[in-house]
Amino acid sequence: MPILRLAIATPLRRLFDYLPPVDLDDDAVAALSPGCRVLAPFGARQVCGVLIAVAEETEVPSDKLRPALDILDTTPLVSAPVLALCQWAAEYYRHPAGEVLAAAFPGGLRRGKSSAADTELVWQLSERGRGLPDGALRNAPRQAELLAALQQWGAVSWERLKDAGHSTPTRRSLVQKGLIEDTRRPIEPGEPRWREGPPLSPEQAAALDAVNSGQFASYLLHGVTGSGKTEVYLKLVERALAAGRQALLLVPEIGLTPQLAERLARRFDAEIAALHSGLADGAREAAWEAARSGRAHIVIGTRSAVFASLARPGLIVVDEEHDASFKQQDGFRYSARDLAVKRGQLEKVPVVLGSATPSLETLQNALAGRYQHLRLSKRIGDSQLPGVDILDIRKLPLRGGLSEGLLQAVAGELDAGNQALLFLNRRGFAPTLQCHDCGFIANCRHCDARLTLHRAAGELRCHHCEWRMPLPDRCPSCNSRALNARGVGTEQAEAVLRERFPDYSIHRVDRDSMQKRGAMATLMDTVNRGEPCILLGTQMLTKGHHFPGVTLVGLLDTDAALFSADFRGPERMGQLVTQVAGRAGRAERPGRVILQTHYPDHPLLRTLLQQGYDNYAGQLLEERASLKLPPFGQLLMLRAEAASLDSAEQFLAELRQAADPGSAQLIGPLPSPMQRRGGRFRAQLLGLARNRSALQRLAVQLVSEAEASPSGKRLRWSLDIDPLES
DNA sequence: AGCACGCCGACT
DNA sequence: GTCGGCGTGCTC
Repeated sequence: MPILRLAIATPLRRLFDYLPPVDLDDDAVAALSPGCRVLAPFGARQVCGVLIAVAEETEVPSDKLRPALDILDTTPLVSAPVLALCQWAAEYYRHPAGEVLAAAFPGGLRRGKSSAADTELVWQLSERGRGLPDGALRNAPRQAELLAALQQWGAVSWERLKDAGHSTPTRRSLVQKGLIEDTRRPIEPGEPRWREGPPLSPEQAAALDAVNSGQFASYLLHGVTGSGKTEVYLKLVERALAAGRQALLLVPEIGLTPQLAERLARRFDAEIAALHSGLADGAREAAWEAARSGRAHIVIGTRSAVFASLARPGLIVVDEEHDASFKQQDGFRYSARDLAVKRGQLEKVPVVLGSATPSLETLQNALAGRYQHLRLSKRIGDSQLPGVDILDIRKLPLRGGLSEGLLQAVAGELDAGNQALLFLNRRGFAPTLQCHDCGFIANCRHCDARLTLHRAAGELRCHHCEWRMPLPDRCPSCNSRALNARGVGTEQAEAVLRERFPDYSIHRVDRDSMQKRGAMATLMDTVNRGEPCILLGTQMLTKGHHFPGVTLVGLLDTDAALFSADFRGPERMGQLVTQVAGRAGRAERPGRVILQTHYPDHPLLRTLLQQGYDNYAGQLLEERASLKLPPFGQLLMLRAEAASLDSAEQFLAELRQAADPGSAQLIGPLPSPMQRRGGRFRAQLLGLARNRSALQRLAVQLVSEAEASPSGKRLRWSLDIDPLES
């Protein structure tokens, strides 16, 4: 008896076996392909699972086996390579296969909705029409013509017949005689076209030549900002399209990086499907289906798009591969960048990872020869990569986080008709509210975090949970009125800049000011008109935007990054500073970067600024190697969240006891960096292994212990393989 | 995760 | 006497 093996969206880490639906005959069962959705009874409810395999045997006792109810798809909804990718990911991340598969579908299809297949209505000869003897329609020349057209063309859309001069009454008559009929068939992809791009620089041409289409290999396209990585992507896409294939491009956040989408649209006269979280269900399904059916030539999307099936894959690009948003931080904690590489291997297509500031993982892969290292070291045109001036702000008075020296530099640029970009990675007015009389500090009720003062909203807000409260006018502890804002956020810097530069426009760019949809696009339009102005913002400003008029970049306060507790702190700092600095002097105007710091002699800062990101990253790699940290060791994190820190730690201690780490090392349980968050206490257990297989062995043990543990059922726990935060 | 079953407090 | 609280256990 054949057995249907289904992945079902449940936290249970196993597949579920079913008998075939009772009304399905053996031939139909034999013809089933993995990747089809199957409706099945599951406990007291009906669920939609994905067929993983048709097996001959099962270990499930026969009294437990139930027949499935229905097969929902005739062709697999997930392509074979994507199905293989999902299974690989379920193993690698030790995550339930059903939930992994759920990430591979848009919501509606997950719940069993019929697939919104890309079909069109076409007309063709019926059986009777095909058997009609010549000259049978002598008395109806119009009908005879239509019939002849269909004989010649096969199945065609009504559009095409209308264009050829056939009329609806003629068609109706033929339908009435049963000579023609309509049917639905998949839409044929259109023929993509593209415009000629600018000539490539020798470096760009060399990078393009190095990429072998039609076979798997990974490439690091390592190019300084402004060196023309995007143009290389476009040429690669062009090549894929010319070969009749589709291109998949992954970007960190589509809303924040519209440039790539715009440039694709301008260059290619082709179907482009965009997949990101901002889409309504319908639009998302349509884009997903366009990718799967092959109608879309180019698919651009955020991390979940790594699971979009492609009918004719030809290229995978991961832009800004170092960006942390490729790692999902909750639930199924996958790295879309790493899965993109795995997918390239399964699909047998090249994978290009692009960045000006590659992650240490990717860089090491390139240095070790696992990825081919393609460098673009020269900026296109005459633009110069700016040098960075350190501005020692020790003992200097600051207003809104700005020193007089920086303010004067801004004034100079504005007067010269240029634009300035100021970076401050802290939104709100001030990160802390403190009482000058008693020292009271406003903390969140639910987290180990200070409340941020948002003056315009008249509120204190927690940036880690939903908690907010009206701004008190007296100290809750001693009733004094001497409440002071400590520290500086973008809102405060903005106020100071407005006062100092009343004649220039000042654009604040952070999550608070860019809430409205399209706000970023409007801003970009305004700024790119080129009038002198100040852009002041958080990380949002650093993600890939081009500001050709910006000639001065100021970094107000990056000192905190120098003292991060996380071993990835220095890496992130280097990427951030380099990316922000890269916003200056993109066009013909030379740029200038000023970095304010209290630690002008900090060795990390000196290395980064004097020797550049690549050498800096090289040094960080040496450190990681000596400590056996990633990418030279493999890391996992098991986190527990409970009503008390004690129970979270006890649970983890129990797991540690039970586990036999072998050559791997277990660290903890330790309280998480922010012990209490959203009212729950968090503790973690870290595992550090020499290689992937040792890490896998450890992960398997920890998960099976956690699942078997009775305390594991009373609290929330999660496993993160290759965590970014630790 | 859902959903059912199961055993103890406030209601028509 | 029932409606319903959420503890515990199961899902092929």
